[in-house]
This record gives sequence, C-alpha cells and structure tokens, in this order.
Amino acid sequence: MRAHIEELIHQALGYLKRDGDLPRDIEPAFQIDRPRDPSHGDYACNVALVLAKAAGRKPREIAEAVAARLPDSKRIARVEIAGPGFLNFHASDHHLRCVVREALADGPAFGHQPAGRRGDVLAEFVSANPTGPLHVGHGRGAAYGASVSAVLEAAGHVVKREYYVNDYGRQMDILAVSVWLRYLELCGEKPRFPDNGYRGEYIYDIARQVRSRHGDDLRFSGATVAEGLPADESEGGDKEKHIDALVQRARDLLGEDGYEACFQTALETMLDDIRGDLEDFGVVFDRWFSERELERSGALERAIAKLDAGGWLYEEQGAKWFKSSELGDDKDRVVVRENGRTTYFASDVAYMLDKLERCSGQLLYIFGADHHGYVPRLKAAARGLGENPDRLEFQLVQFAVLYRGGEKIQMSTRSGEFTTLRDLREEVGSDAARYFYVMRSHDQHLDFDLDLAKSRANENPVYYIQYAHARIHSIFRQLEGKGYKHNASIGDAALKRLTEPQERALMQAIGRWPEVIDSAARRRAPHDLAHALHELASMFHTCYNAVPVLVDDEDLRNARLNLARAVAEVLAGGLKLIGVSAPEQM
RNA sequence: GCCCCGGUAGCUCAGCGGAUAGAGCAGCCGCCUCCUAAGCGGCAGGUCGCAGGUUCGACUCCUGCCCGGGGCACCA
Repeated sequence: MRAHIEELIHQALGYLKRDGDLPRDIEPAFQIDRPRDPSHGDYACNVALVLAKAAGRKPREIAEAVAARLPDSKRIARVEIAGPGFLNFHASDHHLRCVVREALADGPAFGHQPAGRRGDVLAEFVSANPTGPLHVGHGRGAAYGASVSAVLEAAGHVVKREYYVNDYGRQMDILAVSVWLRYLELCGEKPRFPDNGYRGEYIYDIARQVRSRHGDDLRFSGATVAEGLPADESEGGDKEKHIDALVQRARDLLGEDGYEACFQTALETMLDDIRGDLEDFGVVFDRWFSERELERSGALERAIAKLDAGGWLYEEQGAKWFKSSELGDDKDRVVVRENGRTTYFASDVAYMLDKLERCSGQLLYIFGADHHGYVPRLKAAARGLGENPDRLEFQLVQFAVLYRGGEKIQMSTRSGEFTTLRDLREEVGSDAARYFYVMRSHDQHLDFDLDLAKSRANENPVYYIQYAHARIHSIFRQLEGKGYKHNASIGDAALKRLTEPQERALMQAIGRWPEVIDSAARRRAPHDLAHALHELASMFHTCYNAVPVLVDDEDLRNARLNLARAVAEVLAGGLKLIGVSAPEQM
C-alpha cells in the first residue's frame, strides 16, 4: 500500500513538472507515514512540506496541486489536505477487504517477502565460550539473534545462522584443568583449586564422567600437582602465571591422551548442554563453527598471511602485530604472541575471512554490549583483508537484569553463582522468556521482571497475546457446538458487512502488518513485532467484547469468522517470528 | 581519561525529522444469566535530564554540560 501511494505521488509530481507547475530538476525525498491520529487518514505524506522551499511556494498550495493531479485508485477512498500541508490518504473499504483476503490466502507467511528478494545475511550470535552453561545474558543474545534472523528472512533476506565455538584458547585449557582437579577430588585427592578456575557445580558433573570413563588412570596426588608452581593470587602471587603453569603441569603429568580426555569430555559435555539448551529455547543454528577447525584447516595461517601480504603486519618484542591503528582502531593488536600462539583476535580475523568468502552479503555480528570494543578492530581487520568494512554490521545487545519480588538478582560468573538460561526457562517458560527478551529494544538495558513473566494474568503481555489467539480458536470450536460451519467463500462475499468501528480497526491493523515486518527487518528491531502484536491482540479483545461473531445472520457470521481467522494468522505468524508459541487453547 | 548505551507518566518502556507525546503495570471507578473476566470500558497521571544550535517543523539530528549503567589487557 505504501509503495502504491508512493507511485501515485510520483505520477502526480511528473504531471506537475511536465506542466511547469514545479521545477523539473527536483526529486523530493518525501515520506509516507502512518499518522497516529486516525482522523489524519491511514497514510500521510509530507511531500508538499519538503517541496515548499525548492518550489518557492506555500506548502498548502503545493499540497493542493499534488492532490489535484493524483491518479484515481480503488484502494484510496479520498485524499485530504490538512495541517501545514500534509496529504492524508484514507484507504478505501475495498483496500480493507483486500487485506483480509491476502491474510487468509497467505496464512502464516502473510506480509513476508519472497526469499532472495533481498541480500544474503550471515548472522553470528551467542557464540558463548563452551566453558559453562549459558546464562541469562546469553539468553538475550540468543533470543534477539533468532528473532532478528527470522524477521530478516521474512523480509526476503536469505539468512544463515552461526555459532562460533571458542574451543581452542586458554579458557578451554582452564576448563580442562578445572575438570581434572575436581576429578582428583572425586578420586579422594585434595588438590588446591586455583583462584582462576571454573568453580560451578557442573564441573563436578563433567569430572564424574571423566572418572566413569577413565577410573583412576588420571590420578595424581595433590602434592605432585602443586609441586613448584608459582604462587596463586590468594597466596600473594599472580593468578594468570599460576594457572598457566598449572595447565602445563596437567599436560606434563597426563600426557597428550590423558589431557585430551579431560579436554574433550569437557568440551563435548558443554557443547551438548548448550546445544540442547538453545534447541529447547527454539534457537537453532545452521552451523557450529569450530575455532580449532580454523587452525587445523590452515585458515588461520592463511588469514595472517593475507594481512601480511597487504603489508599490515610487523614484529615487535617477538610478537606479530596488526597495524589496526592505521585502519581506524585505537591501537595495534597482537595476532601472534611472543610464545608463538595466535591470539583470539587472529582467530576472529580468520573466521571473518571465511565468512566473507562464503557470504555475498552482510555479516551480522550480534554481540553483548561488553564487546563493543571489538567493532573498530574487526572493521580494521576487514580493511586489512582488502574487504569493504560496510559488509560488517554490529548489533550490540545490552544487558538484562533479572528482578524477583522487586529485588535485583545479583550475578557473578566467577563464583558460579549465576542464573542459567535453563533455570530461567524452567521458571518462566520458553515463551515468556523469548517474549520478554525481545520486547524491549536490544540496545536498551532490560529489566526482566520474573514475577511478571510468570504471571498468568492480563498483566503479562505474552499471555495477553496468546489469549487473543486462543480465543479465536475457541470461537471456531464453539461454532461447531452450535451446529454451524465456517464457509469462507460466503464470508468473503460478505466482507462488506464488516462495518463496526472495531472491525475496521482490525482490518487496518492487519493491513499494517507487512509494513511492520519490513520496518522491523530494516531496523533490526524484533521488538517492533512484539508491540504490533500486542496492539493487534488488544484490538481483537476490544472487538470480541463489542461485536459477537456467532450471530444467526449467515453472511455476517461468516464474514466475521473470516476476519477472526485473518487476525489469528497474523498473530500466529508474528509470534512464530519471535519464537513464541500460539496455543489454540489456554 | 577514552569508548559504548541510556535519561520520556509513580514503575518498566514505545515513539523510522512532522500534526494534540503513547502503551503496559501500579492507582481509582465501572462491566460476567452473553463466542474463555488470562478479557473490556472509563478516570487520573508529563518543564520528553539541562543549555545552545540546525530546520518550515526537534522527544527525534548536532555540540556542550549534568546524572545513571557498562567497557578499557600479549584476558576471553
């Protein structure tokens, strides 16, 4: 509809230019808005206001000239000039009926664009280190990433979703050692646990697995493990030096196979846990991309070589540095450390190169807000690889803070006292969690009210929307009980009978839906969907209370059933995009 | 100090440069012999942090300041 109006205006402008009523060389960047006030029509255009200066005429005068030359359209009932010179378009009843027909015909795909109409997008999100279960912060990234991917797809993009698995770095070694030490405890040893180790209860679970597979084969005395290690932080030393030495000690004592046993068990257990957790959350990936694989496949080396070939690397103090400061970053970054190991940043560059080669369109990075410092260095890396940095897009997801009983729930990863995503899902349910995570703009801090999310009352927006959907299905169940059958063609022929203001409001809201999807995709803003769905649900509840559907008049009844069905399609389709179920009964 | 996000109703937040700034919750008043009251209707509630600037027009864009949250590493 919006495109249709745009076309009408362009035609009118063409006539005016041809007749010399407007300068020929102007191409006004006008907008077509949805006015808030219904008396301002369904669409409003500011073309006259934009044109006023260039044309040297009053806005209202131009508005009248444009209005006079607008071609007739079956979808437009009338055009008015209002305020300082807005053109207000009122959609015709014919248009409203078309909208209902389209929603019924397209079902859950109503408002979607054909796949491939817009460019490819490779979205990377969550990508949490597999060193522990996902916590509620990851949950927001997961919910946002999944929802924004779905809405991009609906808007015609071809989207690939990836999870980057950091299975190569130092943190994984620390995890492996933490598991080993807990394993030793299970064997009856009393090794000292490092300040920097992972302390969560889940480490014992993994250690038990190691023990059941390997018995006492990996057992060493606590004294042997600790012998000659540099002091830990709480002993007055450096926790980093301590843990690195401890990792080395583990490798020496266990040998490659023994160490791998701890490492692999930890990695696989954590990945299975994360994968299952996300699946239960309705978040699925096309690919789990392993950092280790970058090393094995030579991609890491190739990326470094490419930066080098571009003249962007230099050596200093035994390390290889990337001249990112010359490419927009605050400072240079190390890619190969003095000890010969590559940095995480090097892996990031290699992964980026791989993605750029696999995807012709945008690379969408969805990061936690704490990673905002990555943006300039990754853009610098893209430049260093000879790629256009505009192909990288970053969306930063701000933190979520949980509240229970009005109290903030404190979290600390180190101590292992954090709320996991799984805990959250079990407490409030996946639907509420998905909805609450995306109901606010992702670049806003989120206060997540657990009590509200759990509430099964009208104050909970999730249930409010789901209830609207369930109510519609309830009507159809009642229909049969009354001995009626829904006849969609009778309803279609009788759509003219839908004249109640609440019915018209519903039709208008359905008509807006394709624009909501389009705008939400452009703005990377799935919260727009949450708002639009809430609004549609509200309109339905209003209509439901004011206008009975199951009336004796067959034409009217079927027309109302068609409308109700159309509303249900939009609700179900929209909820699906944000990963919330649309129950038929509650 | 530098960087990121924010400051809109009592609370949590919408608001793509446009018309009289919206919603939910909380508060108050009403509505179930009627398709689910997990609902609906109504009332009340605002110096859009402050000061400049750009614009025909600023909650929206720019600058400065104030206040809150977060981030700074040869950690990940």
